[in-house]
Amino acid sequence: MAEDRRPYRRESQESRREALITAALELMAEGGAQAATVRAIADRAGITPGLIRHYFQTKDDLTRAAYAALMERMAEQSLRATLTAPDDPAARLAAFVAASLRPPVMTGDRVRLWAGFLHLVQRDPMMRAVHEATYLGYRNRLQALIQTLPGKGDPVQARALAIACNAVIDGLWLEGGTLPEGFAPQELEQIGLQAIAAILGTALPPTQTTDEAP
Amino acid sequence: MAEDRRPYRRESQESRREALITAALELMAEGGAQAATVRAIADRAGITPGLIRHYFQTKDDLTRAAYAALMERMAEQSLRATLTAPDDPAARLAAFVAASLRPPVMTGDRVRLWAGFLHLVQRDPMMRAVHEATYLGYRNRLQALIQTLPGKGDPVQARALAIACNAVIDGLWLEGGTLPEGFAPQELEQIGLQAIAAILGTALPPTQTTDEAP
DNA sequence: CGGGTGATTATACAAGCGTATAACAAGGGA
DNA sequence: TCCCTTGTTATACGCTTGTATAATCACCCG
Repeated sequence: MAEDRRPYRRESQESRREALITAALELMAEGGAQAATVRAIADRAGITPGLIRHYFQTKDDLTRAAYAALMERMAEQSLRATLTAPDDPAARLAAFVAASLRPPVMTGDRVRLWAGFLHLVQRDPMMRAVHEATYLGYRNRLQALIQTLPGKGDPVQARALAIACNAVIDGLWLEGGTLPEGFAPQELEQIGLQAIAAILGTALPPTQTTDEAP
Repeated sequence: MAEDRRPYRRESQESRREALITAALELMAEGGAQAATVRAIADRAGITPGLIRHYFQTKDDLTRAAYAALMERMAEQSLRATLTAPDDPAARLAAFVAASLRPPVMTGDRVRLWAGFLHLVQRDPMMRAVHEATYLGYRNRLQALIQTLPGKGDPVQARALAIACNAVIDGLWLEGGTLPEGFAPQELEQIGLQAIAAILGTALPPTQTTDEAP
């Protein structure tokens, strides 16, 4: 009748923090901020609730860390596309755009996760700074790609064009994420490339598919 | 020492429901879904918490009603712009776009409010239906305006153009709402009109300001 | 000018939340 | 091998949440 104490292993601070952040993001993606309770997060991370406060001073701290990790992942995934693309300015831009309009970036979970943080972002200065930095980083990357195109070197014009292209991407990302069954496969990707080509007045080459040869 | 009972007036079901919905939306815009508790909503609406359940069977019911009211207001405000515009296809389209990129449509509160509902929208079938209907209604309105432009009568092409233009509007709306100090006044409005003109390959006339003569 | 009715208030309850703290034990250093 | 540090569990506390129900009184009707 004696209730056994739960067995456990000691783990590194790094792996515990990562597990907690991943668990928090998963739960928030599935059920919103109110689903990511301390107990639910601990349960998914495989620990007991009390241990959370051994790695994060407060729950807000964990939330902040989770948001920073999410934004870092998103920025990294969009950026990676330009690295593997051909060494042609237009091709790299097209790859950048297309990567943002495909999974794993364009996903319902991602959109809802991002949206769920919005209120906290406004309130918390640290999260607000992360938000601004990520947005501007993405847009500046876009602007840099635009400025490499022939005849698009003017920074002032390129800024406006980058804002417009960024809006196209964000808008399609939003719609594809919230209404996935409303569009044919790769339809939004094609529409996005055409729209951006029209805005820039430049032809964009077709992008390679994501198929990875075995 | 006897504690007096709080005085009250009887009011119509209509006005009570409206007051509760408005209070819920205000609180949600200010502090997210978690700020819109039953007690806070009742307090702002000037009643005691128990009365809420006299007008809404459950809190989810109130939330559903609030979402429907929000979407109705947003659709109405964007639509109204086209009614007062000149009877020229391009001018009406421009007015429609510009109205979506100005207050009271483009506001941080609006964006956060909309984002805060996203999780509930996916889960609740009724809210999901409202979401889809509002989005498609907006986009179809855009498509109808595009099809009135010279040489844009083809529905298939107009659909793709409407999706692209809608994305521009949504994206700029998002960015203007979440990062208002990052742009000059009316900058997003101008960028949006230029981008949409480029996508459509049609010149758009300048829009009238919102100044209302006394 | 008195009911009667139902809108409204007041109070209570169980469940869940974030947080605090004491007891335990896993695993490395001597 | 044994101890000692500290990662980890277990338990508890106070507060807030949504909901339920009984008591009250504002206002319409005759």
